[in-house]
Amino acid sequence: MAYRATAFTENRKAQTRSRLLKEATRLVSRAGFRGLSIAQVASASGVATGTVYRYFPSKSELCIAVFEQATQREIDAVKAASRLPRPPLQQLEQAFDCFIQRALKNPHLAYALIAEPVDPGLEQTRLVYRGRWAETFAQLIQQGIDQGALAQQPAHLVGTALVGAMAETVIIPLQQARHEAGNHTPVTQAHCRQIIDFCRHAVLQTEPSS
Amino acid sequence: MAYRATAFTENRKAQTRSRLLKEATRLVSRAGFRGLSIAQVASASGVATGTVYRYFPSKSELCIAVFEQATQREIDAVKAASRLPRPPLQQLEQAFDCFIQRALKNPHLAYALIAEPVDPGLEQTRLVYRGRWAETFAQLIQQGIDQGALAQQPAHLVGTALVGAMAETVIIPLQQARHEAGNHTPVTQAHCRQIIDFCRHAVLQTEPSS
DNA sequence: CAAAGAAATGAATCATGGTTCACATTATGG
DNA sequence: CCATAATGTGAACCATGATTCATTTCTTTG
Repeated sequence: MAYRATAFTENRKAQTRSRLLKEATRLVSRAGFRGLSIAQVASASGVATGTVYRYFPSKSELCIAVFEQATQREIDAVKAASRLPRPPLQQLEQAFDCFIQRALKNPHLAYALIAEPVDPGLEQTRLVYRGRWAETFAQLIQQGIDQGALAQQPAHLVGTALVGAMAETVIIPLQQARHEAGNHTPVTQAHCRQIIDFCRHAVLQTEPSS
Repeated sequence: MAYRATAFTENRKAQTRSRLLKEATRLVSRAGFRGLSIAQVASASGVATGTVYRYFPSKSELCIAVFEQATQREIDAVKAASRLPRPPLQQLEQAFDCFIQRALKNPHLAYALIAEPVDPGLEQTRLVYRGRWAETFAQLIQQGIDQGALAQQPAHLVGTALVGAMAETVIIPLQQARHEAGNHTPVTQAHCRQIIDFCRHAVLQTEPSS
């Protein structure tokens, strides 16, 4: 018996892996998945290109890892923001607001996670997480229904629709801004207010669905 | 003066161009923009690859032309469907329904036009047309407001949100189905009904926005 | 320290598919 | 029919960037 990875080595490997992931995420936040090259990740992390392949079997897998980590972080943040002890409708608004505000904080990452064209492997993963986003909002809606604060409605579908609505109204304008001059945010707080109003009205449907 | 294009030649050129466009659109309807190669377009149209470049300066431009033609066709159809002399709310519902039904008829094309990852040049064009989609619905909403059938609301933003909501609830499930077994449509008419209900409720907001 | 197993290296390789271009073919007008 | 100009051809070219792998360096243990 001449070699067996020791705790120190295992730890170092874990550190390298998370450094790769962190630098890759940083690159994606700057230039999207499109701007992610193995060579860049390697040099930003202080390793050789070949080394990246010791930790991720392919670029696609690396992208997926970046995506999953970053998206899960967003979902967790939104869930945490809506967990405060409030009436269901206010919890929902907290969730909308958190989603939007975080997207504004890191618009490039938001675009990359939700809308940027990506390779098919990642697109499939994104599909899974779109479902999780919808489910996140659907749970809050369902609670509202159960507690009588919201009218009966198909919670999952409405959650899905709201995710789409927020993506379209928040992410797209941010993306447009990137192509135009200046770095000003075209999504003002007033705009955010309107988006949240839209979402509130959408779940506050009063008329029965005939 | 030894040569000047005659009407006959001009006509033949126009025919070739539209054949290229048509075959390219057919390929996109089958396999998305990802499945569009110059070589395939050429052979499907009965010309050599180089010939394609006599009509379109690059693949990107060809994709853009396909996209613009197909999307404009969709927008025109939705506008036509909503032009019937009806109360504003019913006109809107006609528009929603037309959008959804046409997407179901040609799910691959719908996905390609609205959600498929595409190259940056096309993505930019898509951004422009997303605005046109939003504007299409916004006009109907504004009419409803002007006629007192709908509450005061930011028509353009609501139009944008509805486009996002429909895209997310219709296109995404269709796309998921592609990855799974079977070719059955996971979007039933009942599902469509719910989507339209959601959209109606969203514009029928009764509560003033505080 | 020596042996042996892991891990790191990074230049060379490879795959893909858009794009070019020298040449062939066809259309026009005298 | 000839000269001229435009269009068609498709095999060769090229750019990009992921991936590989022979070699080197580092870790572990006896």
